Amino acid sequence: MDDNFFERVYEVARLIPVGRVTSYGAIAAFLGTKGSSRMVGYAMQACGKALPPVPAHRVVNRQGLLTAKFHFGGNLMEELLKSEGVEVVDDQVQDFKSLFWDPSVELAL
DNA sequence: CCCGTGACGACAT
DNA sequence: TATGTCGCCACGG
Repeated sequence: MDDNFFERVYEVARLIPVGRVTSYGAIAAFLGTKGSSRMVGYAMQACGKALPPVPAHRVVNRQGLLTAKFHFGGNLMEELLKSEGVEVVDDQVQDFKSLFWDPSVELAL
């Protein structure tokens, strides 16, 4: 549970503002493991046991496609994003480019 | 300790 | 532009 890697991913994910979305690669890059975008998603899979819960629904792939909706189950992820003001059509975030929240930039470390 | 898997991404064709 | 393939690293068995 003390896995710093997962914890780090959760920490960044929780920093995602409401109505915004980010990509696995962006988080991975922020963590310094740019090539490990998969690990971010992998960590997200385990985010269900993380406290406080991680808004994994705000994390999408580089295309803004809701790849994780398959894991959420049905259109739950899409509904969650819409509930936060994010326009989603065909499992794809609209104006993703504008809603994109890059930790490396927003956190401007 | 070795192998397979995976919510991705970039590059090559 | 679309499709295919490789790489990447952590975790489970």
